[in-house]
Amino acid sequence: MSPLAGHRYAVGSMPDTRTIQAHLAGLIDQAARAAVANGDLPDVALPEPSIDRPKDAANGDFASALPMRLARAAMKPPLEVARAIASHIPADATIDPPEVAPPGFINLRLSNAFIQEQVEHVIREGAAYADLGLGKGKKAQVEFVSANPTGPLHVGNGRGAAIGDALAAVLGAAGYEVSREYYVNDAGTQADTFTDTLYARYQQLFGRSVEIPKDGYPGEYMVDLAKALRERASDGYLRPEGEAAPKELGPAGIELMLQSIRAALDSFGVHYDTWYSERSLYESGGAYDTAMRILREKGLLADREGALWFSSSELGEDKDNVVVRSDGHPTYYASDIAYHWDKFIRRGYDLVVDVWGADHHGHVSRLKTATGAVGADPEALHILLYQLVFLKRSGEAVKLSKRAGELVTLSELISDVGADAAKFFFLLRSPGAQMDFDLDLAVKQSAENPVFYVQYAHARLCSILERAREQGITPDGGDVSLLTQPAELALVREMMRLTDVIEVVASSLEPQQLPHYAMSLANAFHAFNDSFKQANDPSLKVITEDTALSAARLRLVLAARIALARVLGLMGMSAPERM
RNA sequence: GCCCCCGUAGCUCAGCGGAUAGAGUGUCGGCCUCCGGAGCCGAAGGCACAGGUUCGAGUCCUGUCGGGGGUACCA
Repeated sequence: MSPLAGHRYAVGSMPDTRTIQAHLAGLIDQAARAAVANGDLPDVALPEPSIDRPKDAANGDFASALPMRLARAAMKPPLEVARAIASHIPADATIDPPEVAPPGFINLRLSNAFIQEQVEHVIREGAAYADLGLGKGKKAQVEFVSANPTGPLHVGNGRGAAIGDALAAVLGAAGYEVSREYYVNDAGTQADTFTDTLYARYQQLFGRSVEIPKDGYPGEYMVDLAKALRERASDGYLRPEGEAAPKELGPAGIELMLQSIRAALDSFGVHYDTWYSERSLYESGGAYDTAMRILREKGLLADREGALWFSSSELGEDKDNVVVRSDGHPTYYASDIAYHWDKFIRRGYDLVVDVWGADHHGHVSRLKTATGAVGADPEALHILLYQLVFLKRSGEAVKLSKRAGELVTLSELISDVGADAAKFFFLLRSPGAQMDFDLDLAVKQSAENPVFYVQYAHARLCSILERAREQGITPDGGDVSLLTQPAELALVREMMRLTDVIEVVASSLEPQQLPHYAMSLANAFHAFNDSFKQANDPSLKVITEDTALSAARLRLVLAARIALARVLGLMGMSAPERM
């Protein structure tokens, strides 16, 4: 993000879309120094010049507010400071002559030559267009969904899936070596409760009058699961009445549940590199043993009231927390400490993103503290909380709860509104904002979801290229300097923004800019394409009798397709060639 | 009680200290004999409230009100 102050480019080697802002910041910085040296400005401390994008295109492509920040120290009106700096901006091939505007902006407009050159840049980069080097040489992991395998994924999990998958893709584009991980909670109390419920349902199938546990899972899917096990093993899991469930029942049930979770994510287009078993943390000499040993050696574990406590209050937490319950079972917290030791220390990730539902909020601070205590850098752990999804059916609130047994599954959502539309819908909202999800409305809106607007633009770009090919015209050899129409240049400008978007998303870890940008890019294309139509002039089309101009415009179409396909890909959506 | 997130257009949401606060959808009005109208252009309509910081606040700080979450030897 930091501008390369004083960065120079040799003649003939223009900066590309990745570095134009740094280049412009360098020009401003250089000009400000020259103004000081020349006596046009008093010798004041110069902050790093920031480069903004004006909201209104009339104010140029980029602007600097530096004069307003210098005005007080320089004891001059901001507009005068702006003029002083602007007059020292050197002639540069990337920009037209700068302008100053009240109350004290320096406005910069990109030259047509520079903009045209970006079309070649995009085509050259191809599928890697807008890749950044931010995370070069660094390993990142995004862990998301990680829902307990005690029930099917619900709509809320879908939000986590869409967010996590898009973040992983963007981090990859930003240069990180990225791994997607699902943490399988196959140990602990909820797994036990799951087993107890499953065994009760299983016994019921054989005519025994057994109740499911009071804190068990009442959902109908548990009956289906029991039936599946009966089909597979007949009465093989049955034990004499009154006895506990056989050891193999739990894992068998969890495996079945995981299969359905995997299938749902698969149909959502989300694929993982690693499915990490919580139980594996407890192998002898494994992550759990190691992490607890580290805490013990640091004197951070204390036996009290029959349980083992992590002395987190010594590290600034509100209170101590139990890591091993008085019944001898480790808590979820203990698992997570071991798991994060494993992520950072054993596997060596430089950046870890945990995508959690906001109901885990209370766990954030103490996990960061514990992560530091086992020897990792808590700053490298980013916990992204997404607010819960409030389900509605025709205005009526539906609470998401596996335990209540009432839920709307991700699979149902996918078959009702489609994976691409659902993802787009989830990604549009910032993770921190609660969202209402009216299922009836979603089904109705799926046909007019903005995702189709974006995909439609891609399909049209493809069909223009196809139509040209049929007429024997290709983008090859097109001269981009022929692209001078406002709508053409506007489309390139929009394509150039993708690098900004990736940088912002990768550093903020909030993906909502992706769908907004995608709509904006699609709109720039539609406006470009329609401008020819509205003009009702046959020379104003992509494919015209002027083959040189046609080839140039086809290069633009090709580049636009590349950019649009890229952003669709980052969101985990398909880029259809026809619809 | 204490802690955290969120209150922006009729509805669903962007906006991350800069110029006249944007988009989708909905409403109203225009535009194509078109390389795909699942399109383009325009209009109406809004920062919960009260202070503060700043040259500049939807954005940062404090408080009030409203919605949600957390505050377990559940996860």
